[in-house]
Amino acid sequence: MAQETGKAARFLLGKHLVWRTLGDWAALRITEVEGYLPEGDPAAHSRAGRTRRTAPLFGLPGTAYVYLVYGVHHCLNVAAEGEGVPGCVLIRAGVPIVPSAPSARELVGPGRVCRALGIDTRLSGADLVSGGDRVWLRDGAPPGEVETTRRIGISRGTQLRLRFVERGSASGAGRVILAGEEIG
DNA sequence: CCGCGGATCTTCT
DNA sequence: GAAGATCCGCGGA
Repeated sequence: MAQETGKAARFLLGKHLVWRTLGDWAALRITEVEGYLPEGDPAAHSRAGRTRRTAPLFGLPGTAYVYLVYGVHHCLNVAAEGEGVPGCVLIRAGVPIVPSAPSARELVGPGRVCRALGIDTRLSGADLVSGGDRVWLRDGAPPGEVETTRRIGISRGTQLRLRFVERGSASGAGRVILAGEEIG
């Protein structure tokens, strides 16, 4: 349900995304996400039903869904609802929380996040909750004030206010103005 | 099998 | 501010 995807998106704000690097690990705190609804969302990849690519969206909550956009960038999503219900949350930005993490700018933007984490479609279908893979989710301090706006970079379903940004983060107000979005 | 368009980012002016 | 990069999943034939 829409409400569940929205809740999941908010829930992920402040959580930590941890990944293995060469003999080490790094982590970011999630500061910007977008929800994509299982039904009635013309921007959702699941709108065409279950295909080989989108199958992870129909998996258990916490399942990774990675796809390639514009032939160049990868985007990381997290399945958000029950099995068979393809709601998901796009990870759009984070801030570094350990010295080994990439710089702040490299973690703003869904394509940059994936590049920084070394993520590609091979991670699609992985379980980010129980860990065991290269990338996983951990608990983190709850976000402060959360700003809700329309989603970025889509041509359909633009009226839905499913983008959530932790106010004050690098991906916050400045981007909203650049994107010409409404606030509040 | 072919054609299209995209949940982006970088570079150039 | 504008456009190019560069690929693949999907839908239609």
